[in-house]
Amino acid sequence: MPLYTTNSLKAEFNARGWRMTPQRKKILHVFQNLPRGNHLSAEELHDLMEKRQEGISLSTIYRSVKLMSRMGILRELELAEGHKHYELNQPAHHHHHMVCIQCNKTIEFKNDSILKQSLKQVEKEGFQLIDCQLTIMAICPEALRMGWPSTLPSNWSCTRSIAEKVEKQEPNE
Amino acid sequence: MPLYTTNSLKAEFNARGWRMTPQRKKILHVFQNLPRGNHLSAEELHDLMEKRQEGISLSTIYRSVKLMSRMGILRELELAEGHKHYELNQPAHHHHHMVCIQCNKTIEFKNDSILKQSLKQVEKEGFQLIDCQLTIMAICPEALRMGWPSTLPSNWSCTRSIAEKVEKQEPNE
DNA sequence: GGAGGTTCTGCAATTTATTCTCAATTATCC
DNA sequence: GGATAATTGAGAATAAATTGCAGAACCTCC
Repeated sequence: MPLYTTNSLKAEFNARGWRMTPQRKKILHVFQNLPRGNHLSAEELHDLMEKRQEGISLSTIYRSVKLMSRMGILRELELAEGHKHYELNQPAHHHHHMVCIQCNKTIEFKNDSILKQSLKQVEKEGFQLIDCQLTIMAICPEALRMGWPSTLPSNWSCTRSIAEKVEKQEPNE
Repeated sequence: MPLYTTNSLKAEFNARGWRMTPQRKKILHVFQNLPRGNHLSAEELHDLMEKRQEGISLSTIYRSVKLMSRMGILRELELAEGHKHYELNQPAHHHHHMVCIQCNKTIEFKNDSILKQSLKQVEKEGFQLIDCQLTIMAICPEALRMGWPSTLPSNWSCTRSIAEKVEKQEPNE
């Protein structure tokens, strides 16, 4: 039995005093049929609806994705594009993202230990987990080949980056 | 020897064809003297400079923090405030964030295994690590007590959240 | 240590993303 | 089916971030 039937979601909306509207149904439907690994911005979702002659106002889209994110139905992703993207929050396909800060290329990856660590942390503080996202900012091989950082010795980024974790360093001159 | 001396940073700028200017020095100085656990938005940084009679234009601030983030000197944080915050990227004090999506309360925590997992992933794909951030979206105990989610059975969020990872679930009706 | 060339800054205007306002509409509960 | 409260759409408003440009500042190289 799928986790996201329209009926079970309607029940969740109603239980909190919210309503299942045609607009919300359509938005959910789009995400449910989105190929794995895709995610949409509010703007992209809006354009998609327009094309299907199922126009939904941009404000409604913004309101809906925000609400569904807070409910845990969608995940709100902050990748490198400068605006938010959304995807279904599917426990069975929970994943994280690695982004090239040079070209914005994004790679999804799974890693169950991240969720385990998050659960541990959440429990420790008495919180209730909604979602957890590991975002890796990095430089992709292509960008490296294209000369990132162009005029620097090849080990530059290593010296700077957190990859070389050095203890006992204090921030002063 | 501290990681972030003005001289070593100047060398890093210059090596890439960038320049160490008084403005950038001042900005770095602010971050170097920021108490642990604090982070600033571009706007806050701007106000701070104004107060010290060291006015730096907002555009320069935006340009500088972006550049330094891409260099790996600063970390760009997307927490719950709706705008970006910045802090020094200090390997020795690398940490992650747990945010209450109800009240925006933020808790920092350390967890070395996150960095290890990130390094593993980065290596696998031939990327070069700049930074990695685990962001946990959760509901804090206070918000839970205040009745989140108000009209729902107390186990609601558990059914929905990724905490209960269920295999073999497909997104369809 | 100065010239030359390039980067950087500040200002103002602009873009982009998102939220708000409010009247009209509509889902839900009884 | 009707009352009630949530939701929608349209556009205005806000907030964050970016850009273009002219003048100033910095680095390199001799």
